[in-house]
Amino acid sequence: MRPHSRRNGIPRTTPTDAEPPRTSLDTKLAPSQDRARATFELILETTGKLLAEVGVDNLSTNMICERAGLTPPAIYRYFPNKYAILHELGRRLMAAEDEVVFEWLERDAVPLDSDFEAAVASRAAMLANVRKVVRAQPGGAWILRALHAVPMLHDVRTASVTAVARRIFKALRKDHPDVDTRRLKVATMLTTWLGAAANEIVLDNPRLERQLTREVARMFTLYYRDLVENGAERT
Amino acid sequence: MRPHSRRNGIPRTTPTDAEPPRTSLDTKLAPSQDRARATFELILETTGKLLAEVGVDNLSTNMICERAGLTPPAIYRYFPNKYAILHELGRRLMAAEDEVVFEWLERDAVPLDSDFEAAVASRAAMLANVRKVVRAQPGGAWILRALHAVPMLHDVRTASVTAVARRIFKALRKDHPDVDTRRLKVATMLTTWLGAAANEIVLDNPRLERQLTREVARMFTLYYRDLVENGAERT
DNA sequence: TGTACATCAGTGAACGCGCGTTCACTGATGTAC
DNA sequence: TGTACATCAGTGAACGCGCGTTCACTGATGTAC
Repeated sequence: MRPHSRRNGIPRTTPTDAEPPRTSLDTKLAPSQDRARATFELILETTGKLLAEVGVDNLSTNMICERAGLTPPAIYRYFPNKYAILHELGRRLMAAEDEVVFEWLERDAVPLDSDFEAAVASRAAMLANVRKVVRAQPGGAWILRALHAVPMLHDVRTASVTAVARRIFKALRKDHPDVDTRRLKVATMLTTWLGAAANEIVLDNPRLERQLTREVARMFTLYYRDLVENGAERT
Repeated sequence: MRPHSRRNGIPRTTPTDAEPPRTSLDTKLAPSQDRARATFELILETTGKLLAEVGVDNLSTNMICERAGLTPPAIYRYFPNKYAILHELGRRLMAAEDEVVFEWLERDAVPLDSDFEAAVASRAAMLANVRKVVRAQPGGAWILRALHAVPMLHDVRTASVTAVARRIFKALRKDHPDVDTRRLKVATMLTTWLGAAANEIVLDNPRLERQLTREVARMFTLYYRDLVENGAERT
């Protein structure tokens, strides 16, 4: 079943038709009236809540409609299929997470060669802020899990990690120009990925939240400090 | 639909009936004849392969049967439902992973206060061996993803991580008796969890396999070295 | 070594259900004059 | 400021399909004497 851009649907992809019959994940219509925008948001919000209640496996379009007080065609007006809803939810959550890191980089990040404990604390606070964003979104943690679960949505996560890692790379490169480029790139990718993983672990284990966050921040800071101090020599 | 231990099925849980109507994840009959054992294994192997081909969402019992050359009731003779198959696959994979770490602890782990680079290399080799086990299992990486995806299977992963972390804790405690107990426990949990996450990341990005593995091993080793050197002072 | 019988292993065919999705339509909103 | 009309937004009802699961059964294997 390929996406049909019949009627006045905006065709988002050039119709090469050489591609495999992938189900599109893009939204269909941009709602133009206020009522429609409210419906669009209602669908997303309801999906987030239901995700937390029943999990991604048992989530169905019919269920979303019933809960939102809509009928099925209302969903299909804006989303080509149920994965597109998850895609939009994931995209927004990732964007919000990324924004936290970007702000941290610009404002609060403590240089690695200054006070060690201050650098750890700053990083820990940033990680906590990322979690705050996830928790603010209804069903936030379950959206993250859905991104793991659905292969079609892997790219959303990857794109986010790549974008964040690149920004961190640029920031560190500026302060430490003689660190081996390859290693610095790998290092920023690694900590970004593991930072995301760590946050999911913490969300699953809120009892250890403080200690885990502190230790993760310490681990990453130790690692980066070693890299910028000794990373120039190695190839 | 609650599990029915009718006929000669072995009742695995005491029938308190006060519990919520959870679908059981245990296997039903232990196959007693060779033919049956072969069928049991065939179901698991086929499921693993299909997992890699279609993903956990699109996996169905009917599909498994068709691919295995069986009929549906053959599956239901051994597994109460489709999640039980995934549970068994996950259990086995986790056990195999754990075994690699246990062997490493007993044989190859390099003490943290000896040569740093040797300790890093030893840890990197262990991480690579864990991945080897995953890759040896048909659909191995997809089994790991399924453990993320299906909430019912979360415990499988958690149990594995906890068991491994405890063993690492014991080993480190013996060599470094004055490190703060609480911190050491959190640290072992953290690295075990993040180690698992790192391996999944690497499985998703085989091009960076060597560099990522080396950097992860370095990060963990730096972290542990710092902990055993300075961890006694802090509370 | 053969036979009778109990148990184990798997088949053939179907079930009810809820899923994702669509059709033809009505009501709501915005716009031109 | 009112009306006619075009477009936007959402409804009511249903569709075919494949899912997980089960029933009553046949064939295969093991065991006792």
